[in-house]
Amino acid sequence: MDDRKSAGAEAAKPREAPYHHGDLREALLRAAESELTEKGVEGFTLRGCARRAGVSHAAPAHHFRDANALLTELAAVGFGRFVAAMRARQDQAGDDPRQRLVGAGLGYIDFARANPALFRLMFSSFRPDFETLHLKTEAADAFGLLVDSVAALRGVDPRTVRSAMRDVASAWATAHGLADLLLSDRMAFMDEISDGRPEALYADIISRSVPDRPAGGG
Amino acid sequence: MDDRKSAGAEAAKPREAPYHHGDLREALLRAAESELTEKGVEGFTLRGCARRAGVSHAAPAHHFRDANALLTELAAVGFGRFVAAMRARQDQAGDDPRQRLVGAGLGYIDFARANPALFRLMFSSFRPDFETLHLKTEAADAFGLLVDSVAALRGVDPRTVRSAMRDVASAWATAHGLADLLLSDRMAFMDEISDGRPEALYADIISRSVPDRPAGGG
DNA sequence: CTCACAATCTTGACATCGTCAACGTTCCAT
DNA sequence: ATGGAACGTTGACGATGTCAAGATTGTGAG
Repeated sequence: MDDRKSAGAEAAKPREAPYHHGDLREALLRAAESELTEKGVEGFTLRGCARRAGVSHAAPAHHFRDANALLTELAAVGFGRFVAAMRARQDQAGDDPRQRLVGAGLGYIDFARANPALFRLMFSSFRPDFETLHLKTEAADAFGLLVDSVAALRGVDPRTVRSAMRDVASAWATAHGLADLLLSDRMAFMDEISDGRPEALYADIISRSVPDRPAGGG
Repeated sequence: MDDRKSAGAEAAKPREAPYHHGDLREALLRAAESELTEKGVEGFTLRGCARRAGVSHAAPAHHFRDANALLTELAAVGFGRFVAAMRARQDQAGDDPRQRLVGAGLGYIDFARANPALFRLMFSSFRPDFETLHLKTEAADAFGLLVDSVAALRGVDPRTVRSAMRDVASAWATAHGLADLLLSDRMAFMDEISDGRPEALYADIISRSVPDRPAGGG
């Protein structure tokens, strides 16, 4: 991004590592993701991040209040990429609202499989603080994408029509359950029943969660 | 269970705590569950378990190889209770195969809400070793209950009929997603759309996952 | 019965972790 | 230029998991 600021760090010419890193905050976020990917949420270490970024163990404190604050920010950027993954699948899904909703679900699974540790951090850890503004809004955006997808399918706003919000809950639970079980390797038998096209199976299962006929009681 | 062996411990007469605990292994498992419940998977501490059991920090090593081994055993007994929770709902579901499958799902959710930290340990942690025999078989039993429920509904064995195994995957993913999102407090909006009967909504969502007409391609 | 061995528990040590306080270094506005 | 603010380092503290060594108790062979 900024060539001047991130000059002497891990850029082209590491001329003896200047005292000031230049872009330590971003470097720490990258380091944190590596740490997370390699050690998992439960093996994550703040000192490990500092080492990866090439700074002393106490340096991160000047950019993140504590380890959880770093993980909170990492989860926030994770939700940003999460939304992007869902949008990507929707873009290639065409105009049919059902296919677009299914696409959101496939993107959900894409992201989980591509970023297992990050997904765990975002959905199965108590360390990120969801009251922090950035994370709160990014997570809300992800939820919003799902709500919009159901809205397009049902033609009503789930925020005001109960039956539609029930569809949101149903689709979300199904996609989330698939993603979570897949990345914890609990669905090894999937390979044997998917006829070599696992995504078609995922799509079928997600599609079931929102029947053609909206359920009554809205 | 055994009054003679668990005598001097935390039982009736704590006469100066004998050098040998008498039933430390079981006491550690109970302590571990308390520790897990109060501190969560990420705050779990082996030394904390030892303190709760009233022994020194190194005592657990004589009963469990390391902290993960203790968590592995705890997860195993957790799966035992997990199966019991599903059976309990099935027992009160009557004879209709669909209601019994839904019952299994409701039991799944019951257990998750009643034992959030334990559920997390069982499904979202890499610390338990699923290659350990006890845990492996208990987890397989839980899976077996689900398979049997689908078998009863479809009238065929999912282990040999692909379409039925797809129903297993679908029902499991849905129940699991619901449970996981509920206990991470991501579905607060459920209260507003469930008309005061959340379980009926859970049942509806689970039921969607296995349509009346089996999908083709089995 | 006894007595040596095995099982059980304790104490102490080590490396590592998150956090804090104190201090050095560099940047930048005045 | 210079002094305060921002940024980074060193050192320390208590806590953790694990290991090694010692203390205590149960137990089976004689």
